[in-house]
Amino acid sequence: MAQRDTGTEQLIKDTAKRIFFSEGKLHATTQDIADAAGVNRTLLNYYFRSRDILFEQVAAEAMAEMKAVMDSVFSAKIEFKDKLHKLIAVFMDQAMQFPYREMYVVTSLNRGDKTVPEEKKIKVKAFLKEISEEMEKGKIKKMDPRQFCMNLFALMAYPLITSCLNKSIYTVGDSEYLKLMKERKQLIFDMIYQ
Amino acid sequence: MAQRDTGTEQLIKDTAKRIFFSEGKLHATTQDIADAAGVNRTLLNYYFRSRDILFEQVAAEAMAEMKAVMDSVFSAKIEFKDKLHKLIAVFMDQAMQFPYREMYVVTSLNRGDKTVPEEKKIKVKAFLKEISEEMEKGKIKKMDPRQFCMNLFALMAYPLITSCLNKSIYTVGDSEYLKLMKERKQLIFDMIYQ
DNA sequence: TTGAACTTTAACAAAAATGTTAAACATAAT
DNA sequence: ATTATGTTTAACATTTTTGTTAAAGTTCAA
Repeated sequence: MAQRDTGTEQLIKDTAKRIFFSEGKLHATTQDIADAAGVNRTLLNYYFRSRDILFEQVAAEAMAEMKAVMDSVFSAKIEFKDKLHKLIAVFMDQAMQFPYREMYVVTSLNRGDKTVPEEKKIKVKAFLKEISEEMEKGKIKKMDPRQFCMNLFALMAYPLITSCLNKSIYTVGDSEYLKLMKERKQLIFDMIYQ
Repeated sequence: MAQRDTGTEQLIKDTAKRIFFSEGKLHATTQDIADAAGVNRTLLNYYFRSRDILFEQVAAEAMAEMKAVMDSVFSAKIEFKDKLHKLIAVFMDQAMQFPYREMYVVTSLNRGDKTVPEEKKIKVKAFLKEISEEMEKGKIKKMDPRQFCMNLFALMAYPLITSCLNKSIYTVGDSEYLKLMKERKQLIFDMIYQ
């Protein structure tokens, strides 16, 4: 029998995703999510049986999305410089939408109820190798490639995680902050390349 | 009447501080804290009346400590270069001990139940001015001083927040990671100065 | 050694969050 | 018009966490 699909199930997932990974409220209650989605709390149990299942489902989709996005960069057969440009553009766009998605990974690891897939470690190793080669060519200042990688991701992710704090201490509004973040893309590239 | 002070009240606070700000478990239960401290949960209520009061007390002390540490840097009458060195040394030592303390500030701001004190904003403004002057002198690559500031704190804080993730994807152990973090102090300085 | 402060245990109350069930209503497809 | 699906409401059960109380044991200082 054809299910009706009024989009409500997706609405709930999207809302949860926003609350968890855009607003950083990883401990929002089912009521919080229901309210934000404008539906009755019972519906969450109707569609997902439990909060845990909803959470896991949303998290899994978010991880899959991140993986897809990063794979599109890492597996691209383009020269390193362009790869770096693409990585910064893509990662920061993602981080602007879901700044706290990485933090979820971190807290999951901290609690010990997740591990990093081997596949990812392999891709990172390959990326580190590319970085080393670029250092040999003199395109990047020589250093431990892991340090380079940490620098890159720190520069991209941290200002977005702390946007609320930064807006306050630098007294800038939303639109100006957005402008600063867009400017950062080029700025980061210039900082770490050649 | 002379209180006996067996150090247990402090032990509870120190344990809570470790769980909250070193391990990043901001939502640890009173039972978690009591267990980690090796005392009966009732004692937490005996000393602090409620979880909230314990949390607030620990958070207030942590914030005061951070403020003291940062003030010792910002108000130092030394030339900018040395100030930067000192800032990196001091901030990173703190962040190595309590990597999630900043995250607590961020989540508090996100929930809207804290604000940044005006005093802090003033100090930041003064620091931004120092940065601008240093840029005029040609000691720092010219850019928006706020971007410089964000770069600096991102480079210091992020790898410590994500240490668990990094250890995993770069397959390094605790001691080697510690070494990497120590190396970062100089590396960060070299990256952003002159 | 007496007493006040410290600590544990146990039992319980209260609150918050989650999960379940049944009944009723709305709506679109057949 | 009927029916299956979607949705709400309400009431309730369960679980988790927090807070309270009383009693008993421990330890140190006066």
